[in-house]
Amino acid sequence: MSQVRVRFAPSPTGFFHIGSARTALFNWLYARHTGGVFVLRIEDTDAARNSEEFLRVIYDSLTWLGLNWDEGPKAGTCGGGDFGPYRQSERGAIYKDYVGRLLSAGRAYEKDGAVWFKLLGERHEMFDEHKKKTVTKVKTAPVVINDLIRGRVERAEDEDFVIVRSDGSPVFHFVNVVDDIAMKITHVIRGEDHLSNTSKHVALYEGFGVTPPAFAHIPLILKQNGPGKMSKRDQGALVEEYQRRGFLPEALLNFLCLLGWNPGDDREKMPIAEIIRLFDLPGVNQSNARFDEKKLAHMNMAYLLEQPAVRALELAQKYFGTHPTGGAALSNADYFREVILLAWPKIKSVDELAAYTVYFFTDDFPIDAKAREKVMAKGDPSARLRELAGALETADFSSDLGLEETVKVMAAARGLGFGDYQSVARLALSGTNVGPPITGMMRVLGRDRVLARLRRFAV
RNA sequence: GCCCUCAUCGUCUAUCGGUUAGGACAGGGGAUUCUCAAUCCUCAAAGCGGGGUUCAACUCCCCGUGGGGGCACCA
Repeated sequence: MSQVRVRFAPSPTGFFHIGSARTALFNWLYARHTGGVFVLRIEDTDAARNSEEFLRVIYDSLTWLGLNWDEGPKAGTCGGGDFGPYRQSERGAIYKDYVGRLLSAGRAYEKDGAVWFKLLGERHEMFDEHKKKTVTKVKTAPVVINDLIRGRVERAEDEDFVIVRSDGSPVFHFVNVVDDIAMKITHVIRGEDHLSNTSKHVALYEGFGVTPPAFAHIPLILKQNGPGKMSKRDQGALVEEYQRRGFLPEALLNFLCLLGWNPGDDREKMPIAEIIRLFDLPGVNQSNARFDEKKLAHMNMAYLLEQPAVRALELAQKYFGTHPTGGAALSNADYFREVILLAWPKIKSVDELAAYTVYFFTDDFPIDAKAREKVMAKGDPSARLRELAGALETADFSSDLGLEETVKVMAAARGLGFGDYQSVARLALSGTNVGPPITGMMRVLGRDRVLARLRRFAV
């Protein structure tokens, strides 16, 4: 069999959303699994709704996710190919040519200034109650689609349809099929929302005398709350949002491929190479999947936890680079490094970093009211802070264990334990009752800052 | 309204006629820990309903019901 050619064909009419990303992913996986070609085609025929900004977002998101395209518009190291141009707005001449073929073969005709595709079969007029108008029904032989995921699907078209509008612009169904023919696409992998349209597409292939490609309709992603499929307006629907929040693309990819596909066993977290090896169309589920941000968050954390220090630092720098408090945070590279290494194992996503580490970068950090109330209520917190400050004056701040020893010895001498100092110290040093280990926090903050904050709080 | 499609824990899913119906996320409990996480152990949690087929059905078929999608001179 000849080489697999698949395509991802987004239209830049809005931000790039999670459902599109998964369609792209499944196409990409199939191409990589089979050693085929992944084509990116931009469906920008609707000039009024398209924008260059949204086009940029598509390139950026695909690149960020690592879904590199072999053929398509050039962006970065991706793109090129012998079947261009890959933007539909630049393929007008090709469409004109294909319309001509249909016209001269008697499979299309003009009416009201538009060009219509002509179905084959017995025709009669009738009033359509739903459309509230008289239409010409055509009794056609049903189209049979042997879908790689859903099996045999049968459906009959029963009305001629427009392929070129009266303003001369070709419609989606037409250009989609023409491009798939011209670009020699072998497998059409797309969302189930196109399943009903497929009979129209197959009729078009038949009109051109071309054998249709294999179809594979993947289930849709449903919004996590409420009815219906996920749309661009839904919470967590935009890929660029995850990019901005510092999610790991490999985590998002791993999560996404599990929405509708699985390796056939219990494994969930898998390197992309393994997913490529195992992925195949018959393994894709038939039922829609609901989006679950909690599971995504968990996946992201699992990936975060295993990042080597250099990558953690790189990601943190990138995040703080665009954050308002980034300047203060990044001003001292060594200190920044220590802070990040301390906080990294505790966060679920990179965008928690700023709030989680404020007190490292300013003395003017917020004090959590509830934590304060709780900590200050018992014992004699001010006395504890003064005792702690006294002990730390001569302590060794270079090691967590050394600091722990110092506090324990001092506490024991008073018949107390580490715990009696821990929470009040944490509040004084960070303003909260949660955070990294207190000894590590003290080591990184350093003696001067620690003593100042303990005494400031000990009033 | 018509057409297409889907159906296992709250959610994502395994099972391709014979299992104590398994795993993961979320939730409960516990262990550990200097807090919170993480980690480990543990508990609770599912075959939509009704008919068939079969020695045997979550699994195959039909009918309901429910969900999703499509029915444009949008893509």
